[in-house]
Amino acid sequence: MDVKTVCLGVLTLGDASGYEIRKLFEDGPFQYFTDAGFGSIYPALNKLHGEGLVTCEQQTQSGRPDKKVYSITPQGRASFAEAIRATPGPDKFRSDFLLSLFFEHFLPHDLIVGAVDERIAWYRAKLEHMRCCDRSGWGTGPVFVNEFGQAVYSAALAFLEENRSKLIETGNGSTDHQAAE
Amino acid sequence: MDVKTVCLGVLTLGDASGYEIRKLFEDGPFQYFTDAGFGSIYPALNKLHGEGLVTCEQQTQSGRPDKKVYSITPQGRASFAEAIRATPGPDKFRSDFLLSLFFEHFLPHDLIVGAVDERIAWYRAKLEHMRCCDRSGWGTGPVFVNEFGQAVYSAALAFLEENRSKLIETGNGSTDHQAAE
DNA sequence: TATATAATATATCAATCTGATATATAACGA
DNA sequence: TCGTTATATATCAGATTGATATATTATATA
Repeated sequence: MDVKTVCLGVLTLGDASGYEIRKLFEDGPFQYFTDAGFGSIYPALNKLHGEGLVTCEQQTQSGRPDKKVYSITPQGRASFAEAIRATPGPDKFRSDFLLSLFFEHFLPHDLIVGAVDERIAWYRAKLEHMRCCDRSGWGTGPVFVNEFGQAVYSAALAFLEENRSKLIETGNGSTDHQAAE
Repeated sequence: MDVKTVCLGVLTLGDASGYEIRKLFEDGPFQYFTDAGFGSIYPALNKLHGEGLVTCEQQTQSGRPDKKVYSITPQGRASFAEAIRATPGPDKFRSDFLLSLFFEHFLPHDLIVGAVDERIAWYRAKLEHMRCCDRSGWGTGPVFVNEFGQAVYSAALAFLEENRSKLIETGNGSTDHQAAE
């Protein structure tokens, strides 16, 4: 799903600036299954504006820099409704952490331990964030997606907690000396 | 982790052509946590060759096109060992399927049902593929990573199977008529 | 026999995206 | 006053994606 389409989706929920859209991807309910940075959001909003799928209003704020608030047009809504009907591609789990563990014999023991424990803490924090938010008033879709995310992240966390010892037993991992040669 | 580094990692396991590396990302043990296409693998191998991190030997084959077989050099091995020590970034789960379910009210009911059932079948097939391979002879890292993947994919599958009904109850999703307007 | 399809194999490229950097306003605490 | 943080937009080099082109050979189909 390209960034233009995802931005249109966010704008179906209400008007927003590029900065606000970015925050939804970073901290909000979208963070567990999609992503986009400023470098793709701002150009996407400009293109959508050029295509008449959104309108833009410059807003002066007190105590903050001005912002450009975008609103979806009826054409934008129709375009989104059509785009979202396409058969979605496969789900993807991507992890440099797992890649490095695959090559665990290249890593010094203490680095493996540190990486696993850091990742356990990271998954705990993410899960807490997913669970803490007030879901009353959420629709069927957002609740389903949030709970799907919880299920997947819980499984990852549980696996790390339960199998941590298998990876960090003495004998796994290389010493600094070996890794350097 | 950039494609150059991942290619180096694969080559630490043995010599391979670009085509073979691609197959490992598509069907092999790497498919559950990393990815790269021909469009990035071939340029990456050329750059690695230019940097002296791999050597290349053209191999004539009978019954098949010629291939370029790459081997990692000691410098390549050292470069990989160093690159893999960097603290890995966050794990990412990316899903256009979940994105479309988030906006479930834009989708006709039959399309939601079809998408969910298709995804259930897809996760079942992936899991079967992960479980069927012979893991005897695998090292600690590959086994750990494979089992992590199984845990995560199983959780996703179980969630879909258990919560399918919540999403496809009558009343969820729009009719074709509403979605088109 | 001819033809289509699929698998093997490499290469290239436009469009897109990432991640970093630049610029600016203003709040807040030290 | 100074540094840090948050808000806000913009740009861009470099990397990646996804599609397309090209070629060889095996296998199935008509």
